Amino acid sequence: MTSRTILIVDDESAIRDMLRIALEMAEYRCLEASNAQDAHGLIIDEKPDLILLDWMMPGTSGIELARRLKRDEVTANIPIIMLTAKGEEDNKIQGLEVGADDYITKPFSPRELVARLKAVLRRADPQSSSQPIKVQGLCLDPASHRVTINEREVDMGPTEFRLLQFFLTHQERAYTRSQLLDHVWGGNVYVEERTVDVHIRRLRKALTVDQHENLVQTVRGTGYRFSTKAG
Amino acid sequence: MTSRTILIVDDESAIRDMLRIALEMAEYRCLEASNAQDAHGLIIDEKPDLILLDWMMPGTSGIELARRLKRDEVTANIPIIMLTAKGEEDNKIQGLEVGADDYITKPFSPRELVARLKAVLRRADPQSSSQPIKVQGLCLDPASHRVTINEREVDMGPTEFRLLQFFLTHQERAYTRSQLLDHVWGGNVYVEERTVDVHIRRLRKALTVDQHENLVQTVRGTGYRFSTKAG
DNA sequence: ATAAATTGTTGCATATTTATGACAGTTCGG
DNA sequence: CCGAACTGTCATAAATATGCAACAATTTAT
Repeated sequence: MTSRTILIVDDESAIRDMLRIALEMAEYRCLEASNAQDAHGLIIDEKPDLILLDWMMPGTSGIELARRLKRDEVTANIPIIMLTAKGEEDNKIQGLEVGADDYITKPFSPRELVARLKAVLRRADPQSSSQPIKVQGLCLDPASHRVTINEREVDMGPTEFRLLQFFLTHQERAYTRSQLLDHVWGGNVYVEERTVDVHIRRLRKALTVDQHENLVQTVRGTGYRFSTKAG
Repeated sequence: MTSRTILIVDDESAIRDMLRIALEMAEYRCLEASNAQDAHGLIIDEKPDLILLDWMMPGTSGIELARRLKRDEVTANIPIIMLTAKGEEDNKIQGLEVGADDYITKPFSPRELVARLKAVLRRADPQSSSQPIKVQGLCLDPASHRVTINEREVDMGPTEFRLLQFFLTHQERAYTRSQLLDHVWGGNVYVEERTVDVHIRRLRKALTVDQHENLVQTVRGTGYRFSTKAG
């Protein structure tokens, strides 16, 4: 995968479709929500890398959702791009105040959208894609593509590497096999869910250095979780 | 490649095209950005050798970008040439204050541009391109264009030399074949990705003196990496 | 306690990815 | 114009990774 996940929040399905197509063309993984409630749920579950948020929506408005997200520490760092209709530009100020990272007025070209989006993503986490992630002696360095435990090199296959990378960036939360397939294997791949078990096994085996295999925990009836707290 | 990478930052695509043509004629590799945001991303990703920066741009202005770059240690040493329109010359002082290495007023001749650019590049890194790089007995001297291992001369072809030079200046980091083609062969060259394998092989063969071929490591599923740490 | 679910392990055939050797076209200096 | 040095491609071999199915072990529900 390696590709980022974008959440599209808009009440008009036509617009969502349009956005989805544009983003999928650009190799992004898409999630959709037609209202603020669903959106919030998806955000908690999937921790998207960026949110495309429609300004005007029935029920909780986009701005309200944005405000809520920015208030919560967990979601505060997810960049938001506001979608506003022409003429609503006054809202620009309000939107940026709330914490939107950019805003774009409809109608817009897919190219422009993707360009802005890339810019925001880059600005948002200049490091996350290349900064090593460490936890309890375990260190994964995306740049050199290496994993070490207490300075000792650990060997694993490409899939296990991606799996670990995903876990490290999404700790302390359980994922179903299906979700893991989506995130680590990539959207449209047909693989048995049980295959995840096998790779989890392989990852654990690779991490078997100073008990580090305990970081990958089984959540019975659900799937797996990466956690530093005892399972 | 040997050729340097120049980043062109200007909001007018016509000007970008003009600059690109001039620079490509002079054998430089070009990157383009139409705004400060994209530019910043490219700078982080590609570490260009020099930046041609338009003074006036919508959004974050050129001067603002320059200021930001000079503030960050990682990008502070990348030379910047400011492009200013005639009449804006007052900005010259301001630009140089911010840390621009030169400035040039539109309109200008391609010849003049290239001349200035060469001058700045020469001034900018008098050593980095000619200082020998040593690592574990392996030594590459750009000046004499020689490679030695423990004082013994090592023989290799031009491409292998550039490849090694690139690796030595970008150690401990995995590169895809595509990235290597971009950096070592140069931007718009159509060559099979597999060709990289062959040159890696040739480079390794050349380095087969006291295990030094282990410095060039395979990163399965990704590409290659130069590292002094065991693979 | 027993059956049903769910997860852990392992071996293996298959699919992918790399390494290598050979070859033909080019370039460059005599 | 010739020969040596380089390059890029291929075909083939070798190395690894992957997915799956079968069976064991564990947990949960009845």
